[in-house]
Amino acid sequence: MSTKTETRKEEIIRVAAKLFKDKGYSAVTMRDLAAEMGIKAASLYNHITSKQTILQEIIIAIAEEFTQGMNEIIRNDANTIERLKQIIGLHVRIAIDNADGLAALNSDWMHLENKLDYYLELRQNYESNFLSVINKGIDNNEIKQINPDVLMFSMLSTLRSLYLWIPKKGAINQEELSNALSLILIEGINI
Amino acid sequence: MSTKTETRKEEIIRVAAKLFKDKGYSAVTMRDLAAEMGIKAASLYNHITSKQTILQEIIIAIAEEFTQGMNEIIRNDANTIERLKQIIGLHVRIAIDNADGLAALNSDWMHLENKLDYYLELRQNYESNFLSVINKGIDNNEIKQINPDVLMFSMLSTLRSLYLWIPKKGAINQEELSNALSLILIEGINI
DNA sequence: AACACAAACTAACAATTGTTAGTTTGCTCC
DNA sequence: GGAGCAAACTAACAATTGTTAGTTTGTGTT
Repeated sequence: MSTKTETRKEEIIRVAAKLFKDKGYSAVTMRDLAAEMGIKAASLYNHITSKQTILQEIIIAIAEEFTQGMNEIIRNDANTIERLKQIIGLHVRIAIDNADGLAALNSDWMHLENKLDYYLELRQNYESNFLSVINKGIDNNEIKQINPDVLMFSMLSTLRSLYLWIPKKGAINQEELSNALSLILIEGINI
Repeated sequence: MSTKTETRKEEIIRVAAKLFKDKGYSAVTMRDLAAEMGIKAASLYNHITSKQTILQEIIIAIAEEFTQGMNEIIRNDANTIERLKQIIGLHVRIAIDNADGLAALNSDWMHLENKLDYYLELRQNYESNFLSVINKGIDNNEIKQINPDVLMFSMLSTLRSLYLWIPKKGAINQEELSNALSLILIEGINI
């Protein structure tokens, strides 16, 4: 690890993400979170400012990670199949090192309040880039002529569900999972 | 329609499903639900017995619909590709005629309390049948040699997300969507 | 020994939660 | 016009919610 040791605040956020994953943001109380940390609810507020900002910090960090990853993929000059594989790799990587956070992003983004518009903007941008990769691939005859919306929906559905699946498998090989998914998601559309 | 006109209880459950879809079970209050119905919260209890049973009725009905549909597919003697298409059709059909309920099933099943074990049993059964269809297809050389778990996960992820996608499209042709999905989900694994 | 400071604590708050009890309203049928 | 009944209402409850204020504890530094 290159990061220094976890601060108390980071620890709270990490534990919160785990609880959010199991019961959802709304069903987790500050007393639940405190109990899991082994302290009283009021003590949490020495480190964080509100329940709401915990959710924001979890989700926005991941959303920006996706945005940055997609930007790098768009910026490079790989072909379509290669880019689709990079997108799969991006999702697998993030899902493996922050499955709990991803759960919150997928299930509780609608409770973001302040940061909701910003989140939706990032997501819209991400999907728009994804779609342009697919469209370019179709135009260039690199992939089959398939309804681009349905294709993106199908791929994204699988990739967004990764967090549900990864914890079930023991030590997963990131490379291996990436390849297995590429096979299933891409082989069928490859020309 | 073959069913008689909706009872007040059914109307409450339908409206509840819509609210659950938007905010999640825990975030919807009985006062929210009452307001949407144009009445006071206490009045709801003339028709339903608790918030919890509303959730149960929504989810269990759908889960049993899936169970029954899968049983019919298992019982018939179609080949593997045909059966996979039938499974896709089953999901599309249910998603189209009860998108809101499906949202609750997918997002709020963990709040089922009493009925949680029963739900998990139905789901386990469903997935076990799904997997056996895939495994038989591999054994008989009807589909490619792919990791069966990854394949089922990928297909189920897409099918389970249908409810998110269907409302966006205007009047969707059930047949059409079924076929487009079959193309994407099956063409790649067909031999 | 005194200080500084992070991090825990106790006590309390105002608001919101699901739900119950008992009452009123309005329609239908004799 | 009165009986029956579904479906709304008002009022209230005990519990739980996120959060604040002020205080204590413990550890390391001067």
